[in-house]
Amino acid sequence: MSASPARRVGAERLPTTRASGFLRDIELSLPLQLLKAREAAMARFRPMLRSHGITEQQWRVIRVLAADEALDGRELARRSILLAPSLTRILQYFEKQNLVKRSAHASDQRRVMFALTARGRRLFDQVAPDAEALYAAIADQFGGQKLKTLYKLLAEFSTALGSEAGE
Amino acid sequence: MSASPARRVGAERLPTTRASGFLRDIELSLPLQLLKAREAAMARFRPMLRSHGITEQQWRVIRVLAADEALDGRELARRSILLAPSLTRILQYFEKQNLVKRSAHASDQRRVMFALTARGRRLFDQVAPDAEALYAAIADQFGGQKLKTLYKLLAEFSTALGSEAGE
DNA sequence: TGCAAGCGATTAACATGTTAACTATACTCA
DNA sequence: TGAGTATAGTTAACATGTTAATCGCTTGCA
Repeated sequence: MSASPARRVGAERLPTTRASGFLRDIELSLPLQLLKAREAAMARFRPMLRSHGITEQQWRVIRVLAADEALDGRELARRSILLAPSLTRILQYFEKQNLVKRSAHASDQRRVMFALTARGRRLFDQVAPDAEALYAAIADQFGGQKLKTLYKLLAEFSTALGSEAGE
Repeated sequence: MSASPARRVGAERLPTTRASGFLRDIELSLPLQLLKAREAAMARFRPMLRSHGITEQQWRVIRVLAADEALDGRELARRSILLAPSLTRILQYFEKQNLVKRSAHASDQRRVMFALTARGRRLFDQVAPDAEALYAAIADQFGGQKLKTLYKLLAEFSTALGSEAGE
């Protein structure tokens, strides 16, 4: 969508970096800070998920599917924050493992509906308690109130930048 | 601290999840929210970086190297938040492109020092203004003060979860 | 009606993420 | 001093991220 915000620069902010004295301090890169925070959290979840034999992205798909009867690929991708090609690969793998089954969409032959199998649901039930426990530990350690504030800011940020990824 | 909000699930929030009624609402996954926020930001940076012929990760490496004379791989990986194998591949590519040159560490033969070439520095100088402009636009749109608060919370979060990725 | 444009899902190609294994060097301490 | 251990960097193997292209189905509209 058009919108070309990349014009006004401000120029003289920091005298840092002998390199060019131009780019702000590396520590002030927002994407980088978001990545760091995410890594700090995922460092705890990944070993647990691995012990269950699934990846972070695969768990996202299972979680989303566990909350609904069936979803088409587009909605599934949106909720699990996965790009279509990644989702396609994961679902193909899940079908081989008999964790997910696909069916036809009622009125649109382009769409495919996906749902957990009984086996997929069992896997969710096994992983969920561990995920809950780790999440509770993080909330304890960081502080529930601060966590809430962080959530709120992140949601506002995603919404503010539009991109419709926020909803 | 304490305060463990992830214990009282409320149970009756959503009639959804016939699955187990156990895992909290999907929207309350912190890693997911951090990912969403990051995606919202990167959606703006990626096209710009692509127009310069580099990826997000490659830009991180260039940025870090532009701020110092030379760094060994370990420090470079830590600052750019990249795993060693990813860094190895990027640096090998950069050497072929004559953007980075390597040299021996003074006292430790295991380490390798990396630094930008003149060409690498020129690339940084070309990309930096565009990055600054996009960052300024985001700050404008979200609000400078809120952005500051978000930074602070993210830093605290990374530090609180230890993992030493925070420093 | 029919065709151009749009959309959902997939595939392709390459870059990065993730874990494990491996090599070479450095360190530790009996 | 020398075996055992730790560390920096690389390589391997597989999963995911990212963009572009493709294929079939749908929709809009002349």
